[in-house]
Amino acid sequence: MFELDLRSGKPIYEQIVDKFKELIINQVLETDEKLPSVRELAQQLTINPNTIQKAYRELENQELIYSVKGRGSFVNAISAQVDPQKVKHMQEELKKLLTEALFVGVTADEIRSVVENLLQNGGGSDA
Amino acid sequence: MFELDLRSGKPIYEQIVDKFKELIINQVLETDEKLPSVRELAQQLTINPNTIQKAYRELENQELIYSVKGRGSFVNAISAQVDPQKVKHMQEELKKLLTEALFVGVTADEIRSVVENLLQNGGGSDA
DNA sequence: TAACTGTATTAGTTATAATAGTACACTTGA
DNA sequence: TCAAGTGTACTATTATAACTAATACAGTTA
Repeated sequence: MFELDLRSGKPIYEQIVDKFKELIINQVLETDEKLPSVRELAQQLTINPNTIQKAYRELENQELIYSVKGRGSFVNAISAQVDPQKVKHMQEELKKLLTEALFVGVTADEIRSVVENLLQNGGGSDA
Repeated sequence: MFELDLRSGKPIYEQIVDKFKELIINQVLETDEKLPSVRELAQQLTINPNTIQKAYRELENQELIYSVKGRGSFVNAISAQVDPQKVKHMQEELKKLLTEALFVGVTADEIRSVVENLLQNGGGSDA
């Protein structure tokens, strides 16, 4: 399904969370699509099932997936409700990142280009 | 100088790095301006001097400050040279963040507004 | 020279990440 | 019904990282 970097220093469970987050946000995984079981994915990645469980729990906390005992874990529907707190947080993150981007030399035009590309594609599928 | 959140889970030295990074990028601290000494800041924040040292070392690695034995630590000049690797990295980060922003419900217009605000102010001073 | 600066080293404590093994409750399909 | 697969919970153990602490050394400045 994907690869892990065991030497990156980044916790394995975080890497798993990030991968799924990316797949879900980009709608590579569709709503109600089943994720690999805890044990199955653990075997594939040759890591401990508890590590997968921790990742799935985190994804559930972020409301990206839902889990049903005995059945499995599934991709959540994209929330129709906008969380004002999340929105505000993202705006602040955006400001920070844009400021830093300008600092390291990304030009205003490059930024506009990146932004318009994404906005016109509606944020769907591949980057 | 600023406050720490000792319960945030985020390492103290990272918080310090982030604060200074913000101050430097936003040019609140000017080129060659002196940072508080390791011991002084440690006393102000009532934490260990080694933690400050770790933060300063990290800032030096990121080329945001330079340190001179016996004199102190100072804000680096903004690099005139553009690092293509950093630029590419920032563009990718920007894509990721924008995709996530759209996902949580930040509208395209809000994004454009945030972007234009920053671009027109040249990324200077306060957010 | 005294007082300040950054830097280095060693040690110890605490918290987190990850592994390992086991157990329980639920769902599904043969 | 029941076996196999599912999520979940718990305890224990090891390894690593973060942080504190104390001390020492080297350079700068007035």
